[in-house]
Amino acid sequence: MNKKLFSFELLHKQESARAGVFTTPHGDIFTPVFAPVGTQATVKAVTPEQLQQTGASLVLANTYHLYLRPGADLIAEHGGLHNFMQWSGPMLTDSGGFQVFSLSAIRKVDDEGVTFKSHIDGSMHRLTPELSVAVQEKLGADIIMAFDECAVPDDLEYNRRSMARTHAWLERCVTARTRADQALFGIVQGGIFPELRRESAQFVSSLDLPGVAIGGLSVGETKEQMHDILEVVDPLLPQDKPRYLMGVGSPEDLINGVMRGVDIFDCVLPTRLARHQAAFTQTGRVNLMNSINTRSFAPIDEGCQCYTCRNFTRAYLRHLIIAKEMLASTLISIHNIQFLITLMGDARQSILDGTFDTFAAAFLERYQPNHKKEHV
RNA sequence: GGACGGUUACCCAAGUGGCCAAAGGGGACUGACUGUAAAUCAGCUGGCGAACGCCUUCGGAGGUUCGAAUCCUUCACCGUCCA
Repeated sequence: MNKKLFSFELLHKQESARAGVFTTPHGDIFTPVFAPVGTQATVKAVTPEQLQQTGASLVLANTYHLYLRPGADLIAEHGGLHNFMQWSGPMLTDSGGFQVFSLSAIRKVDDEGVTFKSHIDGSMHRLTPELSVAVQEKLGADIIMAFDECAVPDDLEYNRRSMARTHAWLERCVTARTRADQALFGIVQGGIFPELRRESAQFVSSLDLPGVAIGGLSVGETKEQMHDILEVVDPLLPQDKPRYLMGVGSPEDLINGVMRGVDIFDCVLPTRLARHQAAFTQTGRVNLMNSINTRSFAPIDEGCQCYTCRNFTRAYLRHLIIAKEMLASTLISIHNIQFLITLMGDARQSILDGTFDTFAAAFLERYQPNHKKEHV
């Protein structure tokens, strides 16, 4: 590990909440941070320029999808992922581990690796820790993830075996890697079981990697279980390394995560919800296609500084939705991404100011996850 | 003037005696979405009701029948053809 290329500085802590800066070859990541997901080398519906304007720093892409199409060699020939998709900021590639979980109907896991049936053309493929690392080295993101198994969270025996396998795979990933300009993050697993999570957190921490991820959450367990696991893991993870909670999430989950020591989040939620006509506001989520917005000449969220809210009304967005115009997806994606990025930026500032507890309490108080009330 | 064919819910469109408050589309409306097989999926769409159910509907009016969107008569309108 080249310490000059990657470094994490913890600037301030308020109880478990942390404000820091993670330095990568493609720029600094100010934490806590939300990272938009661009699985197929694109954050759906937005251009890199638009993405940059939301304040995004770190962006994700997925090894499994890009390995299948267009192939890692092509992207390597193209000068790597940054050049390919024209994102000049920090990037992270997921290892394909999540697909081991989400494509459960068409895969088989063993200790060596995973055999997949491609969702694109039905062809068979085998992914191993070594291949995942090799592919991620060709893709060339700043942060690469260990190849793990994200198990169904509530089966103790399965999680015990799966966790052991994930640990073994992590050691193989460490051995397999060859590039010094990429930071490999290990992943803590263990389902909803505190004793497994403790063991996993200690094992992953012991390898002295540049960052640690917490996987296997927000996959069906309750919010309380997720919070409990974060609290179990928090004191066991190194203070001087960034912690990345994979696949999370909603605005309230982000705040609850920061409160429990998480620095980095990623999630498809803002962009998926946007394509499905839902938007975040300070008081909860709204479905913009609802008829109540027909004559709403207000922005999605009063006070939001995003491009969409500065320029367009709910009435216009609803019109685009009803008319099935693709600009709706773009504009709402811009808003939702900027909402989460701003939320994390505000949380960061409050940690630096020492006011995170009141900031978090106020947000959780006003933000209703499944709100039913009207918004004008 | 005559001969056929047609008129079904917001729209299109099945349905030719009871299993029809009425298939299927579309549209409208509502909900879900957390390391993206997702510009997707689900529900709902005569009224009242939580539900059993009750009430009102298949161009209008009248009739046959235990029972009619469905059969008969007539009127209106639309289409095609013949004068």
